[in-house]
Amino acid sequence: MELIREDTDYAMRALVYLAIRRKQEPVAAKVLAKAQDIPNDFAHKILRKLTKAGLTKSYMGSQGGFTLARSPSQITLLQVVETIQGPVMVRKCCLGLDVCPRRPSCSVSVKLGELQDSLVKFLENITLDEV
Amino acid sequence: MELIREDTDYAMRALVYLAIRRKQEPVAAKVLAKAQDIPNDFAHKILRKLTKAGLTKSYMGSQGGFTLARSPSQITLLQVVETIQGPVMVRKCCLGLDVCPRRPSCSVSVKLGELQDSLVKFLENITLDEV
DNA sequence: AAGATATTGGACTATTATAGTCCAATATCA
DNA sequence: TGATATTGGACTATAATAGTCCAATATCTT
Repeated sequence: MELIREDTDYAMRALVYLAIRRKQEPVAAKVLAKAQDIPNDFAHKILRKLTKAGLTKSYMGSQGGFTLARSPSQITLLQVVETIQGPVMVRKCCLGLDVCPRRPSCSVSVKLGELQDSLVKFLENITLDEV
Repeated sequence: MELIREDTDYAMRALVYLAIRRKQEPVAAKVLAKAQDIPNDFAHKILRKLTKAGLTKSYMGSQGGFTLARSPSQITLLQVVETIQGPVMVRKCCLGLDVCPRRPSCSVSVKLGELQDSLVKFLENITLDEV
């Protein structure tokens, strides 16, 4: 059971890569994929998600590619994780989804809720420039 | 992406149940399953795992069943989680598994390692009697 | 001793999630 | 106009999850 999926890991490394070689010129997905050892087609898919979510900007056509949409200090790990793999949750009930009949008296969910909060806060407080 | 799986959730509730109605007499899996809304056969499987790991004790035969192997204050959430779903990991590389070529210079894994530690500590510090 | 009740062990299955791949369309630069 | 990129979505293989099922074994009760 892994909290961070493979594609999320790819996304993080891709963003770090863009952050480090922060030029004016966009970096093509192909270049990025090769540099970071990400399966080429998969990199495209991930970058599309990041762009759609507003974390990166894309430029079509020859000499096109991707850049960060904002400064690394404005991008948190939580944003990356949620963009790629959806909301982080310790357990469904922590998000109020799938409301089980035991709620809200279930003492297990109370403790897990605390864990959920600290997890989210941790991810919120790490920005790309710290990584 | 859920950190806590369905069966782990069942296990936690089963243990809480055993902790609360802490009698001398063992509780049959069937009774426990019904009380906690756990699929009957699945409950058996989970209780077997817990027994094998030494968290519960089992008694075969008529009037048999399960009891906690030690006091609720001696059972942590981490133990339960690891018994059922294996080691908690933020990411494979956090456990040193699947050592990737980027190690140990990968800055992403450093941050995730911190998260890993705090996650484990959190689960270690919650015992059954607190739940 | 017999029967009922329980756990034990393992094989089996259906559904979903993960981790990609592939292809056609569109946009832009030179 | 051609080369190079992104866009969008359909498609697939593998693995994980969430159970189910059945036969064997142990123990209590009558």
